[in-house]
Amino acid sequence: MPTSYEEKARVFKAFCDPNRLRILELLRGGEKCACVLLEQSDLGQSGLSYHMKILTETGIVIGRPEGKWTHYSISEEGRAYAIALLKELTRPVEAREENSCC
Amino acid sequence: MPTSYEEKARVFKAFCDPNRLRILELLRGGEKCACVLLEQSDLGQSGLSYHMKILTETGIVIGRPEGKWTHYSISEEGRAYAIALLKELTRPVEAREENSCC
DNA sequence: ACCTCACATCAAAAACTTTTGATATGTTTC
DNA sequence: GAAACATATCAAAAGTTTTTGATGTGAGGT
Repeated sequence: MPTSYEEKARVFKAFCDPNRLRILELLRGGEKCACVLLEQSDLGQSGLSYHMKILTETGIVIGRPEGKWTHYSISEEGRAYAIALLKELTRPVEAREENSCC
Repeated sequence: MPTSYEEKARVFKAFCDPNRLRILELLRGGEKCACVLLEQSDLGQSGLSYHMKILTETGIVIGRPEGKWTHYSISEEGRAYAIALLKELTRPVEAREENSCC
């Protein structure tokens, strides 16, 4: 688990942009080449590249370069990690004393 | 499940800011009054109010007004919903054909 | 009724993210 | 090696979110 709130927040940045959710939906069907994502999203080439960078840096998506092309897919590990982190961040903990100031 | 990518993205906005993660951590220990959150976060009064609005609008946190005060807590329903949505957005689907253009 | 307190709202500024078009890098094909 | 292509990077502009301080609103106490 990352230690700082900034690091944890970064993981969820992957999911808070509609273009990235569209890309993830395309990738749910299996590995896709950037050219397919470009065709099937509303993004231009450099815009796609920008979003793919965010998705891969957060570990949700894996990029597999192969010659001229890059193939992208959802990382099962990254997925499991984000789900575990979300659970962790919202899981109730045993309160030692109910903090009722008011 | 919300229908548009914008609506889905909004849910994860709750988790992509360090101040909001700090607030969620405080709320994991149980319901807290805004005054406690104010004390234990780096926010000013209006900043806290801004973030609490985002957290309650996404359904992750519930605000319970009681006279002058508002008590906040993590919504077990909102939590379950966000987790389910994250799973859904990243779950592999049966690919009818592997889209291998390149 | 008036004062005080908790919280919400507002508007402007600051900070950050995304888009866009241009240019760079690296790979394949001739 | 030159051309053609895929992707990355860059810098500026556009858009969005967050912070800040001031003011509004509604509850409770006197």
